[in-house]
Order: sequence, then structure tokens, then C-alpha cells
Amino acid sequence: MNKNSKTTKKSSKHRSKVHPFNRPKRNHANININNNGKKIVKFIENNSDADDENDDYEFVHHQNTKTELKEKANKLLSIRKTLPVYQNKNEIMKYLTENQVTVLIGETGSGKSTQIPQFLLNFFQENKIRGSIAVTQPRRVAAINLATRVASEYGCNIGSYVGYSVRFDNTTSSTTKLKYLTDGMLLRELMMNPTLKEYNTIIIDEAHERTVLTDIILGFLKSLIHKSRPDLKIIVMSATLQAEKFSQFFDNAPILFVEGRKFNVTQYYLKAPSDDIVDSVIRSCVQINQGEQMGDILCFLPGQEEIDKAVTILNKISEIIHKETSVPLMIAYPLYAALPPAKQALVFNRVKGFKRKVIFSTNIAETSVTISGVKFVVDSGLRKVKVWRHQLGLATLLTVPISKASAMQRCGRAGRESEGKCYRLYRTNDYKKLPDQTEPEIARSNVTSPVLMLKKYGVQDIINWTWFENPGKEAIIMGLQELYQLGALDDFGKITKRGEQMSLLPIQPHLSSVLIKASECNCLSEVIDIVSCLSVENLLLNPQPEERDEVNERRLSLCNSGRHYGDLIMLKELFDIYFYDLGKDVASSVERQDWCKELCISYRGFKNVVKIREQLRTYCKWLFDSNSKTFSKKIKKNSINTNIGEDKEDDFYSTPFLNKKFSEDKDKIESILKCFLTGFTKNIAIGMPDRSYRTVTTGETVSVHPSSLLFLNKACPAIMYTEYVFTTKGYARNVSRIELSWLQEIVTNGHAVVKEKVAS
DNA sequence: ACAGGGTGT
Repeated sequence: MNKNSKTTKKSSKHRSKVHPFNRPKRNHANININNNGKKIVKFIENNSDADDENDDYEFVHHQNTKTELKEKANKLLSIRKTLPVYQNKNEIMKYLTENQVTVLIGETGSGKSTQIPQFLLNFFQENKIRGSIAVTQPRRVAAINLATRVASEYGCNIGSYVGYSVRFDNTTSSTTKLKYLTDGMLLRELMMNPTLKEYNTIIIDEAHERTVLTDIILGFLKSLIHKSRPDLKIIVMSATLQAEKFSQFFDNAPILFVEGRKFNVTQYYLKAPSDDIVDSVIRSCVQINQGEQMGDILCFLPGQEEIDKAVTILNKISEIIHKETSVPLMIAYPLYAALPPAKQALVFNRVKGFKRKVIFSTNIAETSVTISGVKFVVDSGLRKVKVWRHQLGLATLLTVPISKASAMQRCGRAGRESEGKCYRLYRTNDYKKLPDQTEPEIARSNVTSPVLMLKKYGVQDIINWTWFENPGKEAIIMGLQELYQLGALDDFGKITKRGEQMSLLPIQPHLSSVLIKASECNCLSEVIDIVSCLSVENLLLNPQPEERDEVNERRLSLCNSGRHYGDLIMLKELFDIYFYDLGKDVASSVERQDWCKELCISYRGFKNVVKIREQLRTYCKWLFDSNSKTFSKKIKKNSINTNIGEDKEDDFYSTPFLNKKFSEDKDKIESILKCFLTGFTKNIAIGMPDRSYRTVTTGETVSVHPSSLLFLNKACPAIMYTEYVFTTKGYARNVSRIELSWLQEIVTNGHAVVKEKVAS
């Protein structure tokens, strides 16, 4: 149909409508083209208070001319040459070219993630070796930043020889030879293209972090080199330690050590253990502020509660101390993932004058967020960890001591720019007793999704698969049972058509199953909207205690149906207001931001919801539309190589409110909730006479989480929830009201789990 | 009668 498909694809990326005469009042970028044809982005100064979410950011990649590229690359070359990896280039390359698998231990600042891929790229081009290089990263920003940096070092525009691929943003093209991608993305590619035939080298970076997805990739790679890809080169890159485990897994692959380039950090320990960690952290900050040179302080605390407390206390005492003694004024900032993005951004502000920035952070600052100017680290030695209990179908959130590796990583945050100091709020002996490594995530996770991937890939014996870390028989069997119950596996444990569909959807299996059910129940469009909201973490933010009641009141008054049916229906009502009522053009973005702020909703979160919704609508159309070509053909052509599918409000989806307004359409609401019941049959609790709820699976008591719209509504016959987390007690999150008669329907449809428990 | 560590498709 179109010979011009390449340009069509490219342009679809920037499809968003721009109304030049209706520009938003604030927070916008003004893009001019100067006489070189070079894009210039000027940021207009934010004229409002710094409190709103300035997150209309997009990654703008400048298209430079050849001469500009070359000049820039030449300038960067002198810096590259100082990197330890560059100085050992020949020896490293000797190992990499002579071995199929190499484990490379490079400390921070060694330049491994940027230089090694370039060495290989040059080597392959000089030797006319075909194929491209993939470098995986656990996080999106890392993939984007590395690709951008390497492109300029290499002297090309992003997307030509060097590109990146993360969800919703793909800058690769047919000429791309070096691709930085998230490990989630590489797994998607593996599902579509089981032999990874376009690559000759796969580099797994940050392997020491041991995320579930990295571990799974390692398992796939081992199978690949032993079977269909004996030619595939693999490099496992890790920041110190664990080298032996990687090496042994890949048949004793050689290990290379490259020293890093970082500054010395002196460690201090407590003489006596601390009994109040917030108090100890504050005391340390005050002490540093009195005795040490200028430089900011980064404090690691386990969670939001401790952080908010510490911020309040420090800000109170800091001014008093500053007035009475002539020490810098300390300014405290909180940092955790659930914080609104605009408040998160404040930790990057440089404080001017005789002041010292003090950041109280969760583990987010250990790997995901890097703050410059930090010279002192205060380490509580604690973190929070989510542990999945297979038998209970419940996650527990525990505060636990960190590992030695984690303590070193936290320490390192003080030595990025100059020498630093690290104050550990535990004794030398306590440190010695810490485990060397953090327990790999897969050992404490629900593995339903990995198991589905393996089934989709055609793995027969999952228990004895080439697991890098076997999650254990119990976990695998629970995963298989879940999948069987969701209809993804048949009586013989073989993947069903439904299971294939579930594995192709970019959401957790339970939600995939709900979507498929919805496609059979004429409420797909609505369920996609809700599932999209559920797929964004921290969409509904926690209001500050003083505005909590107000915000809850506003949410309740907006969501007429949510008030009765619960959080899933509330999400749909909120989505409809955001998406349909508030308007879509650039001019109304301010209106939408204000609306989000009033309801304590993340504006950035909702923008993500819209993207996910668009992706899900496209995928569902390909999956369920009988007129459509096969999914994998479509997705290979479109999804991997472009950004988002070509969804328009087309006739595959019925117009949502043709006849009735959603909130008045009782039948629709009930069929939506019944769809969710089929994916979350285990997450049902029955109302008891004493107004508590008991789960149908184990009879445990479960409470409605205070963030739920149903928190104050005490009289539901039964509830269904998408998450069951034990913190101070067992809490149900994303709660919906369920009628007992609906459960009867599920029972008659043959869901044994509910049948037994309801009867007993 | 009152609260969630961090990633990814």
C-alpha cells in the first residue's frame, strides 16, 4: 500500500498535535530553527511556583551535521582516553574476541558501559562481521543516557549507528549497529524472535543488580549458545563481586577485572547500636554540619514514614542551630518514588549561599537517582524489601538490614566527584555480619510471569530449565497453577491460545487474563482504561496528612460510582474526566495539571496511562480482531521498530458512551467487575459479621487499605482486590465491592478455589 | 480507625 512506510513510521512518533497559537501558559519549550537548520530548544522560565509538575519533558535529540558530529567526537576522545577501560583496550579486546562468553567486572567510572560496545563496533566493521550489538540495562533512563553519550562519542546522530529502545521510545533504525535497551525490551524481542538472529553480541550490563529480568535473560542466553546460536557472543558486565557465579554459569568463562576511577570514601561506624534510627540520622547530620567542610549530605532511610519525619525534624532544628552557632543552614529534602515528580526534582537544586543540602532518601538514590554535590553519606543500614509468600498469595513489606554490597554502593555515592565520608549507623561487627550480596529478586518474587514466558518460548521442563537462579520448586509450581487457573495452560501443562495471547500483552498475566475476558464480554474498551491505570505505579499519590481529608472528599464527590463500587470503577471515572472531559489539546494541559494537583494525582502518571492505553488498544486489536493478520507479524513490523501503534478511535472499539453515561450504566459496571473477578479469584475476601474481611483462600483477615475509596465504607458483602500486601497488617489495595451472587456465578463456571472456600 | 522499598514490557 505505501512505498513510503519508513517516513510514515517516523512521523507517527511525533503525531501529537501542536497548536502554535494556543501555547500553554508555562513550562513549555520553545523550539526554533536557526539558519543552520539546527534545532534549538529554549526553556521559558517557569513563572509559577515550583510546586507543580513540570514534566512535559520529551527527549529531544539534536540532528547535527557531519562536521559538528566529528568535532564533538574529537573533543570527547581525549576524555575517553583517560578511562581505565580505554587504557586496557588491547588486552580486553583480546579476551573478548577470543572467547564466546566473557565476564567483565568493571567498577564505577571504568567506562565499561560506554567504551566496550564501541570497541566491538569498530572491530566488527573493520573485519566486516555482520550483525549488531545489544546492550541491556535494568532502567530506561540508563539506556537512553548511555546511547546518547555513546552516539556523540562515536560521532553519529542518535538512531543512526547507535540507538536505544525502551517502551514508548525507540530511536533505532535499519542502520543501527549498537542498541542500548532495557532488559524488558530484550525479553520482548526474545518472545518474537527466539534466536535473536539480528545480533552477534549481547552485553548484559549491571548484572550484579540481579533483577528478575536480567536473571531470566541470562537463562535464555545459556540455552541459546548451547543450541541455536553457537556463534553468539556474550559479555556479562557487573560492578565487582559475584564474578565466579557468572563465570561458572557460562562454563567457566574468563573473568576480567577493570579498576574504576572513583574517589576514596572514609567509613565511620557507631560504637553502640542505635535504638532510634531517625534520631541517629539527624544527630549525624548536625555533627557533620558542625565539623565538616562544605558539601551535601545524602541519608539512606528505609521508607517514607522515616523520611518525612526526618525532614520535618531537621528543618525545625536547622534554623535554630544556624542562628545560635555559625554553621551552614541545613535544608532538608525528601526523596522517594511516591513523591510527586516536581518535589523529587527539588533534590537536584543547588543551594546557594551558606547552606547545606540534606537529602533523606530510600533506596531510590542507591542506583536509580544520582545527585551531584554529595560529599557525605549517612547510612541507616536498612531498606524495605517486598517478599512474596507463595503459600499465602500475599506480599509482605519488611524492613531489613542491607547487604555488604549495598553498603558499599551507598558509600560510593559520597565519592563521585571528590573524596567523601560515609557514616554507618551500625557497628563494625554488625557490618561484618551482613550478607555479602542482596538476595536476588527472583528468589522472593512471584514467578507467574517468567513461567509464562518460558512456556511461550517452548520450554518443556521448567523446573530444570537453565535458570541462573532457580526460584525453587514451590515457586514454579505455584506459577504453573496460577497460569492453569487463568486458562493459560491446559490439563497437560501446554500453553493454550489464550496463554499465547497473554504472553504477548505487556502487562502482568492476571491483568492480561482480565483483558481477554473483557473482549468476550463487550467491555474491552473500559477494561483497557482501568488496566492502564493499574499499570502505572503511584498514579494516585499520598496526600500530605493535613490535606488528606480534603483530597479524599474531592475524589469521593467526583466518583459517583466509585463511591459504591470501589477503586477500579473510580479509576475509570477519573480516566474519563482526564481523557474526555478536560480536552486533549496543548492549551488544556494546564487545566489537566491543575485538576491532577487538586486530586493529588500524578500528571506524569496519567500521561503514561494514556500511552499504555494506546499500546494496549493496538495490541488487543491485533490479538482479537479476526480480520487482523497474525500478531507476531504485526508486532515485528510495528512495535519493535516504531514507538506506539497506529491506534485511532476506530470501529474495533465501540464508542464508550453511545447510549448511557458510564457511571449510570449499572450493567456495564457489573460486567467489568465480573471480568476482573475471573483474573483475581484468589483475591476475594468475604465480609464477616464483625465487619472484618476474610480471604477465600486462607481465611486470613484482610483490611481495606486507607488509600481506598471503600476505606470508610464498612458494609460490603465481599471485596475483590488486585493486591494484598502485609505491612503493619494485611491490607487490600485497589478494592472493589462484590455481591455474593456474583461469586456464585464464578462457582458454577467451575472455579474450584472459590467453591471450596465459600462453602466452608 | 489510618498508609507503599525499587524496577520493567
